[in-house]
Amino acid sequence: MGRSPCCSKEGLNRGAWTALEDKILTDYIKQHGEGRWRNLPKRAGLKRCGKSCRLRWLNYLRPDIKRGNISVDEEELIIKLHKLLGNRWSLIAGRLPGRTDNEIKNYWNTNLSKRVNDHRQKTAAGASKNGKSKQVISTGTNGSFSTNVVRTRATRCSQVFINPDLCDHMNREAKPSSLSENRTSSEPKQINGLLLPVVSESDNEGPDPVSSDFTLDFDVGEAEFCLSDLLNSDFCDVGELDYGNAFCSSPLSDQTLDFSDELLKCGFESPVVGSIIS
DNA sequence: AACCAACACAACCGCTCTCTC
DNA sequence: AGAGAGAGCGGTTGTGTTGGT
Repeated sequence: MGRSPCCSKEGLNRGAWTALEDKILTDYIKQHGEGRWRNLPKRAGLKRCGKSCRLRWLNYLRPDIKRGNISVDEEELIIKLHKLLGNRWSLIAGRLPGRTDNEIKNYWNTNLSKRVNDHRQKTAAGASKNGKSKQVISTGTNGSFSTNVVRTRATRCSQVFINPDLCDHMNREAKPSSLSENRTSSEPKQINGLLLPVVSESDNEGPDPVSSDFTLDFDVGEAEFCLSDLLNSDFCDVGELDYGNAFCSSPLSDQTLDFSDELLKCGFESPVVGSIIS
């Protein structure tokens, strides 16, 4: 698949956006909606690359952008999510309403990575003092370190395939209600604090005759679960922020990785993982 | 007041993936 | 099936601001 430049860069403005450009872009998008970024500059009369327009809109001009300092709660959530997801900024941003991936990435790089690293070093020093075995932690660029995180491509997820065996397993895990008992209910099912997508009757009626798998519609909006529930759930206990032991202390790290790998292998995409991915 | 380093954040770049034809 | 367009993502860079000397 060949890669073509997103646009001819000749004669285009670069660098900081002017108020006028912002206004033109905002007005155009209000009138015509988002999308078709490549053609947008020409149609709107902007001397900008379509990519640049998209970025400007998404990171700065969107009306739902929350500006201002990142709160302590948000910061805590970012740390937890980073521990869970790694540098999946868009996924992290998706759980922080009004925040953009760029903003979170910048905030992490300038504030949190340093703080977390300091904390990690302190903890590591303490651990070695106590004669604990050392964990080898790979260090990435800008001093960040890698953890066992869910490495998935962030893609739109409108459907999930669920292996009935796995589903049954999850049902058994669910207490006190189970999915199978309430398939026709319109209420999302909660397992360990996670909201699972609703399975409609039509879904039950028409499983693929060839495959034993079935598909259920998975509307991210409807199946939205509260991340703090996820983070505080037994399923993935990443409540503690001890990055010093991030490699081994969190049950989530290993479990999630194994879980997701397993799921990918058998064609299952977890509602949990799926909704994070989306 | 001038200089410089560190910081913060907007913007850019290259790559990958999905969708459509 | 394959190619190209469109879009999204994460890493990096550029630049304005702030604080220290």
